[in-house]
Amino acid sequence: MSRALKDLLYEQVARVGKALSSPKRLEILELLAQGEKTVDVLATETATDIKLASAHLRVLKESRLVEARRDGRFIAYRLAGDDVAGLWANLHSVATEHRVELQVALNRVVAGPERLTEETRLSLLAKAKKGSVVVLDVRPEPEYQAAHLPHARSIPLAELKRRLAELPKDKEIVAYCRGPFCLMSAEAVALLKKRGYKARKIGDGVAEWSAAGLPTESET
Amino acid sequence: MSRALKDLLYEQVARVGKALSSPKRLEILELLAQGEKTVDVLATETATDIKLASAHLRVLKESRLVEARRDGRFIAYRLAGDDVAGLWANLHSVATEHRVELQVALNRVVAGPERLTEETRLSLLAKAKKGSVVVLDVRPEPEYQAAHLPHARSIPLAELKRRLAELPKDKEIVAYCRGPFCLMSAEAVALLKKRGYKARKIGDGVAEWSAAGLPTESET
DNA sequence: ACAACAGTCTAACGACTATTAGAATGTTGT
DNA sequence: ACAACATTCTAATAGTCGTTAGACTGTTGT
Repeated sequence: MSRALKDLLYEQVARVGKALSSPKRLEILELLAQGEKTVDVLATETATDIKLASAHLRVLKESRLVEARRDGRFIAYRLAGDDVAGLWANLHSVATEHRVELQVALNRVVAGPERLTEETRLSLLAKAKKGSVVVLDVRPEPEYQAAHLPHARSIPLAELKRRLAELPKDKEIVAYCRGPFCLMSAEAVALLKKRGYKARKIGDGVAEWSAAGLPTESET
Repeated sequence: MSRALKDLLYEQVARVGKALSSPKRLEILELLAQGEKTVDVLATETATDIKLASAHLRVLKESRLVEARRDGRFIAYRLAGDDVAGLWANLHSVATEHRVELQVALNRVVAGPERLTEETRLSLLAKAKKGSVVVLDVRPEPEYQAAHLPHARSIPLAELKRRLAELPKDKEIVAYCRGPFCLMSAEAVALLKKRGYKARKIGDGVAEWSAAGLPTESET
């Protein structure tokens, strides 16, 4: 009797799990966690063609993790809620915690562990507030506008080289981007260090930051 | 250059997602969140034969979400960490939040929303501490011993009928079991109400409770 | 109205996954 | 050593999923 019903319940949750079982879809989710994006942007950013991206988006939409909105000729997708970004953060956190293969791969990209704890996040927040460090958002500006870490400044990676003068040489610069799998902040730090700045990166993006229960800001 | 690397990273996370994409595996995970269990227990509880359960467990083990340990003739599985239980809680929370189909199915099982919020959890904890409510764990006793809500008392559903005398009639009884998909607490409440007790159920199990950042207890 | 464009829908292929049955492994008790 | 037992490993089949290509839909600008 209750067996059929139980199967039904778990089946429903498994639909969400299925949506999370494809690398491309996860990449799309991470991008959407930075803010609303059109299909072609998602396709070019994930290096797939539009048809495939559209197919993946359909799966995500059917699993109710994302929602679509028509904007003129374009169709813009966004996450169905903040909890979806939290789920993504939770998923990759568990994966990095338990899958050695992932740890190895990550270490090849970014040397050293930049995973944050409750305390390091709070101390960063305090230092950012009083201005003793510069929190630097190197993502494209629209993503910064959608949501960013408290007291963060936006200098997109593409503009960093010619806007270096805006940054102080005496303060520590803490760069972040889309999350632990995003390489933009690592590139930014490499450039900054070469020019004599005190810089480091953190693995958090807005999704990880707010999944940790901390507030984010956005341009109204 | 970085595309191949990115694919590798997301691929690793997707492995975990894949493990979460099958109803049976989710059911197994929920059971393991109650404590270590042998293959045959998992098989009978999920109504599958041992071979299939073993196959699913292998997938879970390969995704590093569970670990196995030989205990005599039996092989016992357990979650690879508390964060795995948290991920399961997060997953079904997002599913119940966004999938209407799941909400409908759940309402057919248990009338009324018994999802807890930060405040209701804290107030329950306070009332349990000062003894103004009885928190009742109706799961099998080994699961209670592995971990249970603070100040909870254990009366397994199977023994409830003949141990009714242990419960007070003047205090509210709050029953819980394995989580929002578990029907044991609903059955318990039905029985208690019929006998004139003031009883209600909550959707939380130990996984949901501790995912909310609250402490659990266990018999040492 | 028509062309250009962004994206979806449909169909089809190969690759992967769930499930089942049968043989094999490791452990316990005699 | 041997039988009983719990579980895994291997092989096979049916069904599902990712990916691709071609036809189709809705919107904009002329």
